[in-house]
Order: sequence, then structure tokens, then C-alpha cells
Amino acid sequence: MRELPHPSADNITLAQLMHALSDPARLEIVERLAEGDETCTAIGTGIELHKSTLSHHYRVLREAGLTRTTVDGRTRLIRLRRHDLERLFPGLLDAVLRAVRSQSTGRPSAAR
Amino acid sequence: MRELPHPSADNITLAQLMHALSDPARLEIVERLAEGDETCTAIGTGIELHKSTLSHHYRVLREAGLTRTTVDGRTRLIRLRRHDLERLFPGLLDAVLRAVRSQSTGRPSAAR
DNA sequence: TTTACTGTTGGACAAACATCAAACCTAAGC
DNA sequence: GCTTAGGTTTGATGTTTGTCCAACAGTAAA
Repeated sequence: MRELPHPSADNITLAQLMHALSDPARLEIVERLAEGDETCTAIGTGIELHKSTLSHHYRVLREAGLTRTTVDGRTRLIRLRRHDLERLFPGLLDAVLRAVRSQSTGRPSAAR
Repeated sequence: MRELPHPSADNITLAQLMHALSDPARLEIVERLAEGDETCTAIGTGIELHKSTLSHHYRVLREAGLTRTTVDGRTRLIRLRRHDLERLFPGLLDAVLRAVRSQSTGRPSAAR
């Protein structure tokens, strides 16, 4: 159960966070993570992107401080840093999750 | 009191919104707009960027649906689209405004 | 009309980004 | 040891971005 390098909570900036959330693929990933922790392949199924591209997105999310990744054997588990983010920017993650859900289920003209 | 082209509320996407908020300069602009409507030069004073660069940022914010710009004589008044955004993504703008405020006043290591 | 003011537009340029493909790495399983 | 499975890294490619500068456009004032 190793750990990957993550930014400490103090080093998370709002701009980087917003940037991590500015890509439709990453928003979809975050939306899935809201349901619960997931392994990389689990998240990837259904998103039509090359696995290296997905890996890139995982890294962006992680380095922005949005997710935490733990290595377990040859799979990685990704989860949202809910607690850190709530302490840092109260209400922000929840609002984003609500927004991304409403956007994906709301109108038929889904972004993408 | 002309109007500039703005996206209708239905055409505002979360990803574009997040992208508009992913730049430190734009976050600062938004933070100022939270205090109340402002003219372009008023916002610009204190932000060390070329006026054309600022103009570019105003456009990004406007086209993302974050702000509404009205032309009044030779000045333009910019304001946040609070109502539209609240209806579309409840709580999101407020959370962002709280976050940007806490980030700029919070730690000495201000982003930028 | 001429000048000044307020901003926008177009061009240029370097940096960053999203994407894919191929090579790579590490842990399991045989 | 060899192979497979799960991901990452590197390189390449085309696109977008942030920034400045110079030129422009519309409005107001002199």
C-alpha cells in the first residue's frame, strides 16, 4: 500500500483546482469518484480515451490536490480528498459535484 | 447601453466555467466583481497586465457565462451573472467566491 | 474637427495541453 | 524464470493559451 506524491493541503491552489476541473473527461472521472473510491480501469471503462491519456488525467487530478492515489499491488485506488478540500474550501467540492451531476443528467445537450 | 454577445444560460457548461476560473488573473477579477459591478479600468488597476491581456480575460469570463458586460458610452460595465449561475449550478459561485477570498487573504503565500 | 479616452482586435510567440502510440515498469500467476 | 495485467512515462503532434505590441474603433470633450 504505497503512496504516490501528493501536494500537501497547504499547497493546493484554487486556480490549479479549477484547471483540473476544466476538462470534460476529468469532470466525468470526478463524477464517478463521487460515488466512491475506484481503481483506474474501473474509472476508465466507458470513457473512450487511450489509457495513457487517462493516466495523464489521473495525474492532473492528483497534482491539483483533488484526488489521492494509493498503490495496492499492481492496481491503484483513487479517491477524492473530500476532507482536505472541505477544510480548505468549504462547500466547493460539494457544489462542483452537484453541478457536474446536474450537467450530465440534466439537459440532453450534454457537454463534450 | 448596448449589449455584447453572451451565451444563453442553457449554453453555459461547467467545464468552460471551470476553465474561466482556472487563471489567477481571472480569479482576481472575479473576486473584485464580487464586491460589485465594475468598469474595465477599475478592475484593471492593480493587476499588472497589459490592457489587451485584460481585455482577453474579460472576454473569456464573458464567453464562459460568468459575467455580463454592458456598453455605456465609452466604458463597459462588467458584473457577475449571479442569478443565472445560481439557477444553473446552485451554490457553486458562492463557494468559489468564498474560496478565492480565503485564498487571497488566507495564507501569506498567495497564488500567482 | 481634433484630441483624448476606453477598450477591442489581430499578429506573433513561447508555453502548456490533450491525445495517441510505443516502450517501460512492477506485481501476480504460471 | 516467463508471461500477463495494470498503469506510467516518454515522445510526437496538433491545438489552445497567456502575454505583449501595434493598430484600430467608438465615444466624449475641447
